[in-house]
Amino acid sequence: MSEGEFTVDASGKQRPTMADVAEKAGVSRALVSIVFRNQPGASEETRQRVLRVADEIGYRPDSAARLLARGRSRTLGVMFTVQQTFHTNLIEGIYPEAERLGYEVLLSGATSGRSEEKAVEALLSHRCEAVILLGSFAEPDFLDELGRRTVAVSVSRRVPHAHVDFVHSAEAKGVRQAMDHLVELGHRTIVHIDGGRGPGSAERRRAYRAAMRRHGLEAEERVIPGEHTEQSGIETGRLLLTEREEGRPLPTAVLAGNDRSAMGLLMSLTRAGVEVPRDMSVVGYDDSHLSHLMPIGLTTVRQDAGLMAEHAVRYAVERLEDPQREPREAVVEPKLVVRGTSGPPPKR
Amino acid sequence: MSEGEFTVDASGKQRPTMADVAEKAGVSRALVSIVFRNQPGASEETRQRVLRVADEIGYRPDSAARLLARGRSRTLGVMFTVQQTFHTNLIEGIYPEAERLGYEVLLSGATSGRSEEKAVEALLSHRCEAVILLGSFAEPDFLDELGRRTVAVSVSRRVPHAHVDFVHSAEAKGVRQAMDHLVELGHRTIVHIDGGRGPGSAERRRAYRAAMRRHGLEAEERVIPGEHTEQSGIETGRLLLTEREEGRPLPTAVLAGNDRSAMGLLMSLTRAGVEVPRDMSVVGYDDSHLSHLMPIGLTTVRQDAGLMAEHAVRYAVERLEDPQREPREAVVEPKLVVRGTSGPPPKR
DNA sequence: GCGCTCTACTAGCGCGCTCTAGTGCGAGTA
DNA sequence: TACTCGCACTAGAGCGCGCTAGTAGAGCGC
Repeated sequence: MSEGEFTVDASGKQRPTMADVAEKAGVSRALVSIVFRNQPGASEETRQRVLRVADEIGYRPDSAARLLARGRSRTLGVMFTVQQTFHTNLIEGIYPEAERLGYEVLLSGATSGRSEEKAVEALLSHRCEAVILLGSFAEPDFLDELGRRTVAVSVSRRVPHAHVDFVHSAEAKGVRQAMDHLVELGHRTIVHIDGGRGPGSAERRRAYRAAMRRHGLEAEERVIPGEHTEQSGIETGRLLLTEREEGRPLPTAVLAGNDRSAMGLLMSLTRAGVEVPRDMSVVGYDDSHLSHLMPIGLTTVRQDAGLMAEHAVRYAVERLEDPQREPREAVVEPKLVVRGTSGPPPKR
Repeated sequence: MSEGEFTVDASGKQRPTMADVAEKAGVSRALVSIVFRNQPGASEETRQRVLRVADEIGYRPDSAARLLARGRSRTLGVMFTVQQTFHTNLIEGIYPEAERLGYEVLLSGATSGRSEEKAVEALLSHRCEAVILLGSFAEPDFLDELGRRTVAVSVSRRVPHAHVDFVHSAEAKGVRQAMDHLVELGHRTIVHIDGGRGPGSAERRRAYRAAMRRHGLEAEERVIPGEHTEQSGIETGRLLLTEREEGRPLPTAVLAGNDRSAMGLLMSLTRAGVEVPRDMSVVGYDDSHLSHLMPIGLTTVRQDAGLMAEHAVRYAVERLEDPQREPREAVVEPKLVVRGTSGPPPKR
């Protein structure tokens, strides 16, 4: 490859174009285009030759030019929060489903210094046809406006009346399963650490209260305010231990707002000599990779990230391909995963 | 906004173009372009009017068309492994630095079903001018070829002789600090759980051996093969406990391959009644958010993700802007963070 | 009056691709 | 022979923008 044979880009590297391939293969530019779009209209022989030549000179279709010409980008934008492990599970599911439906995926991360709005802006200027928001914290108005401007799907966060598809898991069912499990084991004093204004935590809190009442345990109902962080679990642990010293017995079971909170709780209890599940049962929520951190495994409620991702992509694509369609809501069934941190309550 | 006023995209939504703005503002398309590129050549009055009109009709520059016309995309591609918490720390640092230098960032994740090669391919076809690979596992040949085709920076993974910039932390120094800390506390039987073929683990292993020898402890040298996962730490814990039952005393300190491994170890030890740091000290590596999971905090070696990200972006940009420039290597100083899991060895 | 410069703006080509509307040609049919 | 038909292929417009080369007009000195 001699200097100047192909277009030279900013870095001084060569970037061959379709015209280069066409010339070298002795065909027209249009034919190369046909081959690369896998469309009928080229003989098998020519097809092979074009592909071979393209590979030789390192040709790679330019998606910017492609989408400009095509009018459609066939690209889904995904806004996620860097740091959230559950989002990465979702992303893992989004890629294959998008590919299956013939769409590309563009990721844009929100960080402490880069707001959700900015991340979404970047996606839109890259001509994403639809935007998938993972666990958005944005204002309802922002979501609604975005949803009217383009096709948008919100995962985990539900905002009534916003013109957006929703995909979330049936928080209430997950909590109910966990609570039934604990009650069946014989627990009565079951405490809930909630998740503040985190996605889904209001629903979980409500479901906890409902379950306690359904089992006739309204007298034992207790919600400890928290967050979806390890720190929150640690603090709750300290609180419960302090109370024990003051004479109030430990609850026999705790339903944490999520796995991170459960892990924090476990750490502080274990260190104080409280053995789980002998002295106390702990149930998490999410089935994140933290669940495997305990040698005995964390009993938790699994949200099927793969399925949620699939729904999100499908909803986006279906709305793109039928603009008349109204936004929908998908509720994915969560599933209790019983591992080692739950067992019968201690005998008194 | 009546139907058909602007171009209509696949979803049936309107997508105004520069021409729409120009017409409505009563100026030429070129002038709108000038305004949006923030270039001299427009009066303040016109500038304001153009911006107002653009905002009104919801105009948003199309980055595909822009980069096609500009010839340069001013975009950095970042390949990362979904699930790796350290990568998300790096991404947080990449965004602001890229913005400061006037570059956009495109993320592409490698997952179990989406290889690094595929992720990089996607970046290149989006015309990224440079590619930043976070903790790549790719073959040296792949890296080298990529580096010759475009500007590439490898973070955390060092491949000698590949035509690529490297940014990594001084593993040896980090390990040495941790080892000196332990030896100063009085430890002699210090075991290392290594990280298999994970990024940096070969260097850490070597540095551990060197430190043991430097302190005259070659007789106590012991490397337990592992991985950079919680599971690996848990298994090591089991191994050590089994050995204790067989009469071999526990080592007084363990240097884990990374934080995840350290956390797994801590969990299995704590559950078996081994108190940290009274009975054994544990030191991690990375200072990931896991370090806060222990109520007492994990003693660990911090890799400065922000600084590493900054270097990676700067190297990429500087090579883009001066193609003559040869790839460089940045070594970032790690720093021991002493928290609660390290202390003097038990008295015998 | 002339040429000159400076500011504010415009005309129009081209980036690399897709896609519609063709052309040329050999085989099949009347 | 004249015609259609289908296949393999091509010409060329246009996607939304950036950018170079240009123009028109105001202001200035001489």
